[in-house]
Amino acid sequence: MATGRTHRPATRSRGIPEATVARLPLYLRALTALSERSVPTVSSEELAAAAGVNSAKLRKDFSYLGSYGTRGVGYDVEYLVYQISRELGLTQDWPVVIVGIGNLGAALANYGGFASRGFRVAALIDADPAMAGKPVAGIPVQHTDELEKIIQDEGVSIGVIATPAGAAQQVCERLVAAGVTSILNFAPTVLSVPDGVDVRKVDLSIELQILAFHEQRKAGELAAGAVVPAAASRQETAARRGAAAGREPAADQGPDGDVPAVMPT
Amino acid sequence: MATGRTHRPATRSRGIPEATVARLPLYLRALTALSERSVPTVSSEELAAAAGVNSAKLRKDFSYLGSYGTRGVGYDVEYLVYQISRELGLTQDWPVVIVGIGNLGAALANYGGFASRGFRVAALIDADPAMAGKPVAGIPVQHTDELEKIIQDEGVSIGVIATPAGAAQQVCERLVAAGVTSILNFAPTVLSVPDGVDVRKVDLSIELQILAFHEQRKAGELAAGAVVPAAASRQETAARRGAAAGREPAADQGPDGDVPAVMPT
DNA sequence: CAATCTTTGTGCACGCGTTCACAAAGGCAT
DNA sequence: ATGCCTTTGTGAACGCGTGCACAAAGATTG
Repeated sequence: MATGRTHRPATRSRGIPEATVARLPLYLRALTALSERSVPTVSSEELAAAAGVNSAKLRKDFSYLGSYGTRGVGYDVEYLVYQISRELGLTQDWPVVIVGIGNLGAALANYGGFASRGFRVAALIDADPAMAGKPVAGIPVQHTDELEKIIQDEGVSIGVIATPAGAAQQVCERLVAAGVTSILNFAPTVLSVPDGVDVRKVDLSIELQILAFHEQRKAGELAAGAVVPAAASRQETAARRGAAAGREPAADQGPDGDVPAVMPT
Repeated sequence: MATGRTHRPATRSRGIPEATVARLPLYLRALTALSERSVPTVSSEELAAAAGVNSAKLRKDFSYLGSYGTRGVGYDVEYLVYQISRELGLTQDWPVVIVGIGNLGAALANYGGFASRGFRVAALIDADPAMAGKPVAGIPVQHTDELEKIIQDEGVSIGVIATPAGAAQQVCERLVAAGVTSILNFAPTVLSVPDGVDVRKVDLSIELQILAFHEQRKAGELAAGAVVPAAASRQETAARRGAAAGREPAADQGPDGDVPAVMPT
């Protein structure tokens, strides 16, 4: 996954481990797909395969919610969909505001995965006066001045920050002051928030950097002639690029002779 | 972070724990900011605060890379930027293709955080013939038919999937067959890939669902009259919505009387 | 040069998460 | 009704990640 992780450990609630909570949406998605195909029941083995996890893990996860399965048969799909939705709080309506309607903000506003899971885009907010009134995804963009009023009128408790990094902390503070207690942050910054406010972070470039690390490792192993499990068809190309990227600091310079990556965040 | 996690455990390489690798980009960002302000050295305490982590954790993370600090002084910012960039493989050029140029794909193409960290958008690919030739972020979109050729010509090993869920697996298979060994998946599906291929997942709606879970828990605790650390100013609104969302299954129905969230993925 | 002060690097313990393996439980066939 | 077969639910062991606390190391000051 991408994605960042919580800032605070987020103490486990009612004994449901954080790791399990993070997997519930995965199960829910797989179950929903089964539900649409009118599959009545599913075994832990099948569902685990569909969700991409270990079946023992899945059973243990479900055991935290209660005993919703039938031995010898499996789980009732519809019932499980409901129980998980309920546990995640998706049976209620969650008004959400998106702040920062650039490319990413617009993409989020258009993203279908929100509305279908109980999330309602209550407002789109941007600091650019030129954006005000312009409809995005059928919703008129409102100016930042209205932020506090919107939050309070709509009873918004979840905010999405898709602004540039420089504006994120300030927006965050205004959201929190107005009553938001959960924030999904797409800006590449560490947000500091008071206790009681949850922040989750999604960072697009971090994920790529992690991939690059593993990719480099693969290339290094190939160049070193180490055994590699599969991906044999790829060897030439990977080796071509990574051959010079040896482990030891033979030279003090990078393989391309370039300078360290420096960016304006 | 949000975010999804790796599909495979991704065996630790050269003894650097996966958790540490995931934090290196955070440190790198904080260090880059310091570098721009021409700060020569930084202590583990300061840097940890800037990156939003524990200072002991940070020191332990750095210890996996080697002894790059000076006791009594701290770490040399420039040197550390270089070492981390190098470790992450950011000192080399990574051509990347983005498949699926919808709202999200366009946002990714425009995202500045890529180019600045050694990632180069080698091509934008979309299945819609009407998109072909249309420039997005200054790069002309190419048709899916060209996929294999592009991958091979450019030596691309990292692919980004931003297609609808239904197309993701097929695109994935074509990418892998053409030589891609690392995939960043934004489509809400579990991708199945052969050994040797890394997949990281970013799922926007999963993060929101996790926030909703905690939000519901907070609301439940407030309604139950439990002590709550801070966020006192918010109590009324949160309680208003969450009051009926008690822990015990008083009614078999959700607080809003609505049906379980069912969506088309 | 010696004493002091700051900060790193890490040994150690603890807790969480994962996985194995199996007993209990229920359906189903005979 | 009885026995078999399937699948759940979970006890227990293991490994990873985290955080504490401190010794070692180097700078700095007198």
